[in-house]
Amino acid sequence: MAEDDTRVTRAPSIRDVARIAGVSHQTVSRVLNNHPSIRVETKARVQRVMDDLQYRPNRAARVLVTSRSRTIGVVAYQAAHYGPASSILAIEQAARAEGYFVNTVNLEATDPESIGQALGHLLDQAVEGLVILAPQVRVFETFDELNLSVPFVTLQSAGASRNTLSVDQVTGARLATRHLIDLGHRHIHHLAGPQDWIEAEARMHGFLTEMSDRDLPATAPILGDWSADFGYHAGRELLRVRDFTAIFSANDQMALGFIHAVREAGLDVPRDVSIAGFDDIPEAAHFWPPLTTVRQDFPELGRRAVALLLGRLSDDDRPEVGLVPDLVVRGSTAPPPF
Amino acid sequence: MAEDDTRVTRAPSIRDVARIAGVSHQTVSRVLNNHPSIRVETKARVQRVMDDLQYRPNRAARVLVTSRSRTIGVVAYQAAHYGPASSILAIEQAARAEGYFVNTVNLEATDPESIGQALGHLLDQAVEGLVILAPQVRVFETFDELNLSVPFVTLQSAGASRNTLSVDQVTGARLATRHLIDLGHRHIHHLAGPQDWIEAEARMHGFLTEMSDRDLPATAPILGDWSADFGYHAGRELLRVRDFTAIFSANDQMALGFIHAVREAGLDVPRDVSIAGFDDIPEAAHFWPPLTTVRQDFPELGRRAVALLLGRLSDDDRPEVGLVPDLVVRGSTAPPPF
DNA sequence: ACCAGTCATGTGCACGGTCACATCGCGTTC
DNA sequence: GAACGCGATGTGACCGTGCACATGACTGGT
Repeated sequence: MAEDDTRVTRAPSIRDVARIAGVSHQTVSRVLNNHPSIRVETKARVQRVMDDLQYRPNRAARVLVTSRSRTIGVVAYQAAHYGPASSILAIEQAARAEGYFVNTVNLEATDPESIGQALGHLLDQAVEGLVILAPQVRVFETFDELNLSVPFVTLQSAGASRNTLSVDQVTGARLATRHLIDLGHRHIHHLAGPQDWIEAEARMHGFLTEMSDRDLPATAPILGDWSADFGYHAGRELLRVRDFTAIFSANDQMALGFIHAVREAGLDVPRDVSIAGFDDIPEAAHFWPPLTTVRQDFPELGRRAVALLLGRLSDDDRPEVGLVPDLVVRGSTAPPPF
Repeated sequence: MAEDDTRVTRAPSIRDVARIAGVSHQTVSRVLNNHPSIRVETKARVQRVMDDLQYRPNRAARVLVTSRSRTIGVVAYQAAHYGPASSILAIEQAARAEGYFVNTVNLEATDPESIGQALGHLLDQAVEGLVILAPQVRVFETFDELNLSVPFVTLQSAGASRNTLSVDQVTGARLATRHLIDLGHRHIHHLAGPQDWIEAEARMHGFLTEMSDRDLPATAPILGDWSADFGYHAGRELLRVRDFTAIFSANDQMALGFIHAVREAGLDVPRDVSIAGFDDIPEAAHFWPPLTTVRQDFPELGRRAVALLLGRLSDDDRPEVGLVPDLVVRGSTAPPPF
């Protein structure tokens, strides 16, 4: 019966606001985008109506006409770990503070097909920029080949290229290695990450460089998978020969597993074996013994990625310096037994 | 000069495809939404043109006209931790598999204003559903008061209401407590999580219930903040009196810190003190000693949340059963010293 | 042979914003 | 005092898609 009444209460549009405020829809649009030439009085009136109606601009309509989505995409891999999770969290917060939305895709695998699919998903969203947090060689290669029309920043990729941002892994690894050498260790093994991870490669490189600079023989690194499980099994293996006095592990989890193996063998850390890790996860300070490790600032990395991306988006390009990691010395390292 | 040429290469639209394929835009639309009545031949032709043009449907336009965003929002708090991070990851993957997008907002604080702001951000995106992963009493209260028009599922909220999904925390806590009691412990302290966290409350409740069922005196739980740091400091405090033989910690991190304190006091786990945790983070198996803990399946929780939400969205409601946690017995628990 | 029903396809409009351009009043310049 | 610039506002088209409805061809029952 009430024919002139809007049947299903539709969300108020810019025109509804305009009608009630007694202005044109364009004036409302101007208020929304705070255009300079609007009388304060008019602006206030429109604003009041918007508040009364609890008006919310329709993003889809806006995106449609401006073709700007104000969304950035994040491509992540194995992001349940502390490091990437912290970075992603920081990315979201930083982006939101700038009025951007974040859409994350978690890769299940790193083959080109999975990547293509993930990317398609993000492109459907018309993302304006991409942060890639899947630091594997093949992932980067795939992205390079894709010739994206969207600007992107890669994290943890250890390169020095323009669109890459990372903590200086090589320096971090050298810091840890140097620390062990300075303590008097001569036989140090490196528990590396998976071969195809860029960070793993960089840390390994740092380790090997430092060793050779100090004229120490470096045995072939053991290639692991980042997990505590692997560290444990590697430890059991290595302890059968025991031709080392110190271990530099490419992350804290593997270090933890290694310590487990050492203890299980009836040996002590750091009395019999010194161990240094990488990342400084919040738990590392409470390992037994507390772990000497290399700290990197994951949230800061995320924030910078957003700054770089948004800076780039607005053609306001400034070079970013690499983040420098810190060595945190705790109880897991000591001079070797003699 | 080339006047009929599209100047700035605009992305191809449904009409471009239509023109080239020699059909109407509506037919293309039908192909897109695979409408039943289309000749296979026509469909194939259109599809080919779409491929040639690398046509991608414009989501904004689609959202605008259908007012369905196919996006679900996630509200998270302290999501860098293993548990929530794993759930969120699983949510994203499950949602993507269903063609949905996920937009996560990470709360910086849990006051109503922060929540309102976060929610506004998500509503701007026209989310069709919400998963709330911020298991604090005040957060839920705020959401209840908000009277959302969007369906939402709360995770980790331990209630039995219709839109709540969680691992049965009370049962988990009782399992761990019972295990300690069965080993012969009589004086057990509970290291609880922050009072306003629903999970913390539930675990505490489970602990107290089990203790009283077995006619054992329960001392007031120590209210912590989930961190290993707190566990460590609590341990140092408690060990000065040492009126207990076992500890049930509300999460693995605090358990780790506690072990640290025990060791630092020159005591042994489990010889002098038994310790059980909660969550079974991947590192727990390699603590020293490996931690007895309660495992919960975070990814499964995330997947179910999506299923529940999408099921609800399509009015295809089926009740979900609570997830049951498992007790994983490792080396950190043993009979008490006598 | 006629009408109804279905299939395959086309036509025009609506969704809710923004953009380009038009309009109008008013102060300023020569 | 006519031309001009500029501030404040309005008008209509357009972004890319889906929906309601229309159309025409063909099928089948009577």
